[in-house]
Amino acid sequence: MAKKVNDIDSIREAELNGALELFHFAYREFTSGPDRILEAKGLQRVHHRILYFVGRNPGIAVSGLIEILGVTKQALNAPMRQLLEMKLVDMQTNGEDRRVRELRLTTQGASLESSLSGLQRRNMNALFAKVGPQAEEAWRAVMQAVAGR
Amino acid sequence: MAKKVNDIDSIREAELNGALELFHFAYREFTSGPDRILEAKGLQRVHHRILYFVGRNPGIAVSGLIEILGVTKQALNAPMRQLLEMKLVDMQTNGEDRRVRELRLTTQGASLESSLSGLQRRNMNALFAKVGPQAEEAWRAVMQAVAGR
DNA sequence: CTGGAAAAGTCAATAGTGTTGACCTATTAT
DNA sequence: ATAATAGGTCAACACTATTGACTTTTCCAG
Repeated sequence: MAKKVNDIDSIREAELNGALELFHFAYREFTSGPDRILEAKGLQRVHHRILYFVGRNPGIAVSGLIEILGVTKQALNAPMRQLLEMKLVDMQTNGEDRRVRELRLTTQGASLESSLSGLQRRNMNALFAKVGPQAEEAWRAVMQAVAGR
Repeated sequence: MAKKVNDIDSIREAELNGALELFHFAYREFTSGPDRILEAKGLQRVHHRILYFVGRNPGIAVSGLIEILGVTKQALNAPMRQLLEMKLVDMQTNGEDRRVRELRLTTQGASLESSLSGLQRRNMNALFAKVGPQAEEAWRAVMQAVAGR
């Protein structure tokens, strides 16, 4: 029998299993740093995600944030209330359409966000420096392909 | 002021933010395929992780599995019971030390595992083929560095 | 042979994250 | 006026995981 082009032999299968495991363990490690900082503040990973996307998209509407996060408004409700109460996120009524609420990080919120994501950025920056710019570019290409956007 | 070697300017910061988002969205996409298959069988992501690691480590003890998964035995208990009841995993007392239970996939379990991880392997194999072997190697190097093992 | 440690199993309480469904107000657009 | 949109909230439920407490079985060292 001729070997098919898309055939995955047992050697290749083992290599691919290695890739699956890398995804699993790398992601776990990637999120562990911020998790520890958050814990000390009585916050969780959701809060980091909210802070991150509000920080990158100042003035974003609640509905926009829900879309990016891929969750329901009910799931966003509780953690968002905490962030508002802790004055880490600011909510203001939009001038043009008073139904819409614009979200922004407060100075404190930006500071916390920076300490959370900054840790991840420094980690990634350091290891990108080790592997070199070509490897960084290749990594991005693969991740982009996986994310499929 | 001279620019520090490890200084992250705003351009670099934006690039690194892109990397953080790639991690987030790629991981989400990566897990979504198996999640859909599992849902149809009334199983969840935990079950996939168990099936995967038992499949890669036939004869592994319960304590070994707990260690790899990084969870407590209580967290493992319920999903494992389901898998045993559904005859997807087989549990046998070790001959040398009768305290230890050895875990193995049944034929059915191996088949389900293969349809779950197989989907991920085929996806990864296809996109590795697109980006080429050098990019694949670079991706592995970065993920290895992130996982830090 | 006895007592401690190891492997496994189970129950209960709690927490975090998320869902669907149902309802509500305020505001905008037709 | 009415329907649609944006947002908020409550309740019920599900999944994943934790800590703590306790049990059984088995092994090993003194």
